[in-house]
Amino acid sequence: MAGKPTLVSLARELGVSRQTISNALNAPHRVNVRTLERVLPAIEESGYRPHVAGRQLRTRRSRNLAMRLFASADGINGAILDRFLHALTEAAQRDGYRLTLFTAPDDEGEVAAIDELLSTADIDGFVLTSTHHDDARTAWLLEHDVPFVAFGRPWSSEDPFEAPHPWVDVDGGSGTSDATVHLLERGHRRIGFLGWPAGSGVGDDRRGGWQRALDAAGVDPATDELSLGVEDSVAEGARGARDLFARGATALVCASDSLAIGAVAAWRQGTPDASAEVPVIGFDDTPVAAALGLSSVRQPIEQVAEQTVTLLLKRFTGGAGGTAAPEHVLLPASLVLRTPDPHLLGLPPPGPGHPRP
Amino acid sequence: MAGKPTLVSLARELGVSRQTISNALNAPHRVNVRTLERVLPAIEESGYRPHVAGRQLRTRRSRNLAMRLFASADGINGAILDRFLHALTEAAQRDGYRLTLFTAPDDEGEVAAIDELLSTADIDGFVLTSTHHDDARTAWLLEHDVPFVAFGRPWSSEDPFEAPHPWVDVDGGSGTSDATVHLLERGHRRIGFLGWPAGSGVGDDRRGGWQRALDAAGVDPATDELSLGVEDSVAEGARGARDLFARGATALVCASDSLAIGAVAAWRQGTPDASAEVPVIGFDDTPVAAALGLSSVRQPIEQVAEQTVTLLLKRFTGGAGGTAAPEHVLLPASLVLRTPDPHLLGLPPPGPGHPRP
DNA sequence: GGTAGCGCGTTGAACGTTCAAAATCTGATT
DNA sequence: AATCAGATTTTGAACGTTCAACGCGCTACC
Repeated sequence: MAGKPTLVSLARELGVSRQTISNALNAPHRVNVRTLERVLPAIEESGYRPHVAGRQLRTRRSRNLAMRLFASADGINGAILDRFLHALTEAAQRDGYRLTLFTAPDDEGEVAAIDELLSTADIDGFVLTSTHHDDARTAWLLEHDVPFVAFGRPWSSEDPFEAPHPWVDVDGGSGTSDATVHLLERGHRRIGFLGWPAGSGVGDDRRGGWQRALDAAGVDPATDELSLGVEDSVAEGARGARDLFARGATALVCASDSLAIGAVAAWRQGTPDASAEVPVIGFDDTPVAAALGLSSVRQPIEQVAEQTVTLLLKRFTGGAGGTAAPEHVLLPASLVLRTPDPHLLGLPPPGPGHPRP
Repeated sequence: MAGKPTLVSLARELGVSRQTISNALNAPHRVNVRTLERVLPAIEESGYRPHVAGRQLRTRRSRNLAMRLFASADGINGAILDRFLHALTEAAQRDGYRLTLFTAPDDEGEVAAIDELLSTADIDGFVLTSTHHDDARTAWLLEHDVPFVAFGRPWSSEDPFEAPHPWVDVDGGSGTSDATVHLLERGHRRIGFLGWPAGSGVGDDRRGGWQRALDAAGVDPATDELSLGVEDSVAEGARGARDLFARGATALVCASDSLAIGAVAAWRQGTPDASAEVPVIGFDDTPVAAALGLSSVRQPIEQVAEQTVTLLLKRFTGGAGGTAAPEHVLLPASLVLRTPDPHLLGLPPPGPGHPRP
């Protein structure tokens, strides 16, 4: 009675052996239906839960996934990783897995932390985020035969669909392309792209979508003139946007909501009509964008998380121990259109001012 | 050679018993100095790491903490919990603990999840967040004798420092008080408070700080007139702020950055002077506030996390198993002053507009 | 009627660690 | 030289689970 029930204590109470209890739960087909009917309700009623440490010791499986928690650099765009974290926790939980967090100052530290976790805490698999060009982490994980799935393509020169490891990613280019098409339909012809300096896989991908849409529409892209790469911040976004508007852009597709917020401010500076449509589209559909009424490209993070877990679990149960070719999933982004509240980020009507101290 | 070293394999290799290796690592004083000198470097070199499942099975300790991951409702203010999560992971890691996440739809679900975690995965302790009035979770945890620390006071009528469980919290009232004093020093006399409907512990606490500062300065608070409680969103903040300004407020202290952002927009509507100081102060110093140049009250989240872990660990190692009185830590908030970039959330100079499509 | 096979259930062993008790060694004291 | 205390090391057992092997009873087949 006292203490939690174990296989042995339960077995004694029910007059069967521990293995029968274990089988009733894990391999019911091996147990006679009549015993099953007698034993299962009793187990249920006892509130028995297998102790993970015992199971882990024997099976070498922990039902534990791990992921590095990044410091959200900007905080605005960092929100996307927080959404991912939440969705991943839920997806893992649905499949009976838990998510353990760890931090690391850099990629090297992350590899060290993974190494440590592997040798102490049987973690079954890892989730990699923020993959980038020449990512040393994937190389290490592959070499050490560690099950993992990356959120993010390998941004190398080779075809990502030929990559030796599984990944899930969002087709950002399709998102910026949709955004561009939307602006074209609104009558814009000189649509600029406000992004980051060339070289970041994610940024180049988003820029590519914008360019493809312009090409497809037969509009002269004036690519070099109407595209700009700046640091990812609101202030830089405002500065960059002013520049692009000065070059004749009438609308902007941005690589992030941070940049877009800056761009909106810059645009409002030059367009005193409060009711005018705001021709700026951001990326990631962050809470700030929603709060300010900014249109933005949304990543299907919940699906990304779901797929990530699915691929990871396949990795564990995969037939001949991972001989199956790694799978790669590219999900489409979607455009979220909003009409900004004219009183936010907005213009003052020429009414009376407020009292001053 | 093949496979990871275990106590037994190491012992065989070094010609000592497993227990000696174990002692060398966990209780060096029990081992002869000469053996220690011989054995320790060899252990180090072997890369041996104790296997947590084995240890956990024997010691009933997992060195694992767990916390519920909330869906960040607003997303702007949710950022505070994400900061906490990060800091907590780091603090736990420093002390050799890991953090496991779980989700739950509500408090009842959280208790169920904790119950489940307790019976399967020896979790050593839990961290509770977002405590509120009449929190059923603390009652359950206390009753079941589960080690936990709350981030947040128990918002009941009794003296929180007499609470039967340990907690860490930030003195939000001191923050809004500082903010109010700052505005008083800038010459304001009619300072309003824009918060949430009465009844939320956190909100009432922040409102209390504002009121105390006004009382102390001998300024007629006109409490009812200049204080307003609305839903926590940017739009509601703008609406509420317009209301307060109309009642003669010249400055606002807000219970959140969401509200403050709305308030800034409302204020700009009525004050066409772009260079004027913005008499609005937010709460939580979220990334958005930083990006927009909004002054805000900052919670020392890193210290909160540090203290939370410290109290939790004390709970485990506490002399006679937790007979010591629970500890309560209240940390001061600090005021972060900023000058907003006049081009963000800003006014358009009456210059030429931008080209239109 | 022997035996092969199958269904079902049990037992022994092992995963890697630490606690508790027993065994051995060292040096000093009688 | 025998004894004892204390320091150091080793051994047995246990934590809770699952794998592998084994045992038993029954049926079917030749």
